[in-house]
Amino acid sequence: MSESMVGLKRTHRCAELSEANIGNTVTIMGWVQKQRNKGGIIFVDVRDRSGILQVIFEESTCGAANFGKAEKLRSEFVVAIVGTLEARSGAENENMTTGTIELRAQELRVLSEAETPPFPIEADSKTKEELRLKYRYLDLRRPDIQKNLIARSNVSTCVRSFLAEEGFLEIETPMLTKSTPEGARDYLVPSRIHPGNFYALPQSPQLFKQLLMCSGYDRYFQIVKCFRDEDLRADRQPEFTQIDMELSFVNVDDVIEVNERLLQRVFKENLGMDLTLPFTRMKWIDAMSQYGSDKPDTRFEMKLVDVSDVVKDCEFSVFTTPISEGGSVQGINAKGQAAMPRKKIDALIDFAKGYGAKGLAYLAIQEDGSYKCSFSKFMTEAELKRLADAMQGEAGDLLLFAADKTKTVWDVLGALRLELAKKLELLDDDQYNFLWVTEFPLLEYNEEAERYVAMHHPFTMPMDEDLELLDTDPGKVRAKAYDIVLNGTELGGGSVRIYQNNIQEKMFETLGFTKEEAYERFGFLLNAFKYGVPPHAGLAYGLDRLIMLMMKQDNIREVIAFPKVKDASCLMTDAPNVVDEKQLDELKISLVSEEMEA
RNA sequence: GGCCCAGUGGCUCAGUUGGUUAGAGCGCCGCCCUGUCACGGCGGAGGUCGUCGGUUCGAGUCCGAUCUGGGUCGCCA
Repeated sequence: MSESMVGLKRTHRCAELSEANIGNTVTIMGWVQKQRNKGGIIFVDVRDRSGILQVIFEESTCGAANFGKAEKLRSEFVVAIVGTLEARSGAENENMTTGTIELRAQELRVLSEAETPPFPIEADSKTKEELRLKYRYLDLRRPDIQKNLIARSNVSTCVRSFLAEEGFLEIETPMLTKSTPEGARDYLVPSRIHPGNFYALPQSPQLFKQLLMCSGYDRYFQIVKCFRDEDLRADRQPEFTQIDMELSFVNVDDVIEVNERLLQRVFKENLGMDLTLPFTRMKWIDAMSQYGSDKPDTRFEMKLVDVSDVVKDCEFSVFTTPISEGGSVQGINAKGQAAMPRKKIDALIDFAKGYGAKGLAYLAIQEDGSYKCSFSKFMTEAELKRLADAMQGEAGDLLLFAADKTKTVWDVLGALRLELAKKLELLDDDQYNFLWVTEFPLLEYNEEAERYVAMHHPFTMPMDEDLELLDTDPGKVRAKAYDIVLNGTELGGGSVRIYQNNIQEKMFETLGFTKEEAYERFGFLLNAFKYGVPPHAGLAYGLDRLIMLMMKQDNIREVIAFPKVKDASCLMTDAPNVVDEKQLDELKISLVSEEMEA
């Protein structure tokens, strides 16, 4: 049965009512959370996005017909209720915000009935995610998801108003654009009018925002969907949202300054938190050598220590061989973990192998000061002591070492450090450690392509003092690039862009592009630069990640209304899916059967 | 593509070294109840143990494959 709402108008959301409204006649509309029938009196909890309000039905005040309808209410029925707001005459419920009031119903309309949902609609759901995502429209009714999406909306509004105050213009850029094979894999969209040709969905509005700078819109921003056809992770979806910005006539410090104030405003208005400015800045090389990561979690120490010098003359070839080949031996000190059982250490070694380590060496300093050590037969007691001292090892500490190419050592110990912090519960959930990582390498040698590739993108400005290294030692050139890191997560990144043609050409040359290839791909940008281009720089945040961290979630699906699962499909809509033969014909696309492929 | 974890009524889980008719809580259905809010009382329905194959007298349990979901490495300028 489905009744009309004609003649009724909602006056309040459920939890917007308070003791101030006592005595008012109000109309609420929402979902039945729970019906408790005591016989002559029926309590109904009604839920909407604001929260829950208890409604009370007694035949003497609502009449026999309404009482009869109330008896038949089940969870998730949609109802409209007119009644008088009262102070509770029975027990109050201190666990709910509306626990001191209740609505005495006079009229009830059942706007729609509901089947029993496949899982309970309640906070702190323990339901498997697979089921939640299949019935996402039900999952989204749950208060904790609603809280996340409401926070997301509030943060977006806050960002918009801050940036507007700072003179930024919100300008939209195309979703159907041109594929740029550098970088992530593009999602392609076939063109009907140009058979055989494809648009690409943007990985980011990078080139368009630079063009907007050329066009004089000297401060731009956009909260914008971006697309990357790569494998998913807890913090990676194929479509995600960026807070994207670009500024003209600025340097690194200008970008950082306005963004620190943006984050300060967002955290103050949405979490009531005061962030202290300025944030710490750390050079890339320091982040890597101290934390083994370009996005260090600075909520705990356990820094990497390079002990190559200490062990280079010992008899342990596991240590000395990598050193002689240009690598290093480094360690971390797990304070107070000397008693860690062998089984757990072995698990750590397996973990390290997953990051490319051949193994891990360990040295436990027992409470009596003696050593339990995986390589003690290769070293003298004095050498071990020197090593322990270099690690600032004290009785009770567990020292873990990796020896390899320095890049591998960083990867292994950087990951191990985080793993230990999780296992040892060193991470404070309430602490928000912002960090700028600066002076990234401009280029990275790609073994597969046998050439240098841009670490950020090909329009990133080299640091002035490193410019001449572009010819002699490209791997050493540092970029005017910066990442904003929060608790070990890369929240965003950006750079000062190249605006001089000669540097841009040099950059393409270093990347192995001919001039023709460069123009083929990015000609519209290079041409635009011929007509007067301002120095400019920008930054983009992952909005999903920002909200995830603010709401203390451990994956971004919890802050996205309709996310995709690990294989990039949608469990609710079943996308992607096959299309009609007719649609393919129009696009002049034919599919290769698997037999033909083989 | 690799590695790891999970899959048992609608939901969340238990299920011993392989051994009778696979259990619990919640939910659901029926009846009762005028102050409940994790409402309560009485009664009831509901499961080919993800799927396929194998070992065995006998498989939820052991083995192999596979599917689904999650985490991660590669990948993500």
